[in-house]
Amino acid sequence: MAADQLSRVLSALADPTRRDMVARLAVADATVLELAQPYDVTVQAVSKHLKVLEDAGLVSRSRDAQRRPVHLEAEVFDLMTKWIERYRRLAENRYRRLDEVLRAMPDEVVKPDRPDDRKEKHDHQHQ
Amino acid sequence: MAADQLSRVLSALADPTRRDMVARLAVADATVLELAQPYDVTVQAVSKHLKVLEDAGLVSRSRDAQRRPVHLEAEVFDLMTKWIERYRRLAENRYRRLDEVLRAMPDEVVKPDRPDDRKEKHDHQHQ
DNA sequence: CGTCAATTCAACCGACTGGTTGAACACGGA
DNA sequence: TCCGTGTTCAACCAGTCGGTTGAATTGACG
Repeated sequence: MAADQLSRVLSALADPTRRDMVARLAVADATVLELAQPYDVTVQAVSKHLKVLEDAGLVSRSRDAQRRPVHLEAEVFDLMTKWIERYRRLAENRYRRLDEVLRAMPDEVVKPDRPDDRKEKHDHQHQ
Repeated sequence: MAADQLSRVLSALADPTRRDMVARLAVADATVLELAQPYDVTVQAVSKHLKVLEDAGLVSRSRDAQRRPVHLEAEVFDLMTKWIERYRRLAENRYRRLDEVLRAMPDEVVKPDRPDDRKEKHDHQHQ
């Protein structure tokens, strides 16, 4: 489940603690211990959170002796931005567009909108 | 858990099926049955998905006889966009900034970077 | 070498999730 | 009024998630 990258990114950021970590990592790299400091959970829990962020491609870890500084990867944010922008714009345009269409056409043409190409369960992965 | 709106929105969109529903709703409103058509799950499952999207404020339902047309709410997308944009920019700027700093200063000044103000567990809710 | 600090691995636990089936509810139409 | 269609409610199940504790790993340093 949640196999694709976008799903992993969104799921990773759905957790407030992880979002806060990202916020702090946007300011400066940090080690696991440093990141764990403010939270009322064990270091192991934070380590797990970091694994989730890393699997999503949101952070990377380098090696500095026994420390593993965590670094935020900004590029992945574009994945989200693209997806969001696409459908936000569509939804906003539709507002106007559909209003016009409804005014111009009889219901039968507009409403059904769901022909037989939906019958055979298609891939439905809009990218 | 995931109490706040942003968490609910991200968590809702972390599911590919729900993301696909949103994509289709960006094109046109639809009923539960219509939405369920392409997927290989029961109508009840789709109804649950819609509840998640509704709780996140991503869709709304009106009443049309026994049908409950689902409508995409575009405004909520801004919540995400704002959060993402903030930290994306920060992370990108830091790239340049830190590079300069590292070039200009000896390691000892740059590295420690984490004074005692992290000791007392602060609120850490960056908004 | 032995020790200490930072991190991760492993096993476990309770809560939530996405799915199911089956029953109930809400309306419009014959 | 009864029937059919669309939708939701309820209970259940398997798997995932965020958290724990305890042990193992890794590498610097005396």
